[in-house]
Amino acid sequence: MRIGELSRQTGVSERLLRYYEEQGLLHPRRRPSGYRDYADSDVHTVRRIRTLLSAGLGTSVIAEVLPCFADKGDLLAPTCSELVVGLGKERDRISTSIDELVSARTILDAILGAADVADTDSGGYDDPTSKYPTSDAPTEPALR
DNA sequence: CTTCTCACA
DNA sequence: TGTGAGTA
Repeated sequence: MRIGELSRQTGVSERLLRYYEEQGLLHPRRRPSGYRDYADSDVHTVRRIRTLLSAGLGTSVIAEVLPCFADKGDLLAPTCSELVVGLGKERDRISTSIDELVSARTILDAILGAADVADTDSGGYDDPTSKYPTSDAPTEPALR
């Protein structure tokens, strides 16, 4: 299929599909016309890419990791054990990032809490934190 | 009409 | 990552 159809079937813009190719995530074959020719399986590939992207992985990582997955139902199944440990490390990185952000926010809350300014109007600042007492805030919308 | 590459008030 | 140009 050509880029237009893949775009419609995946909901991903043609622009992005070409970008994915640039990043080595997709390898469409070329027609004598120069048009990209995608395999039907690329519809699934694009889904995987989107999933991995929402998992916070960079395109470079995804390019290396992509072939190590098998389509198990609608889920992504890691094939190589090497990949599993790698993703585990990635998960840990995210965890520390979250921790750092949480503490950063705590510090800011303290600073804002000590605010002592004349301006009454803009005095009230939003503290979404109050809605999420302890840690976790609403999660990003699940994968589509 | 669709796709391609390249470029950017 | 959108958008327009100028093609094939």
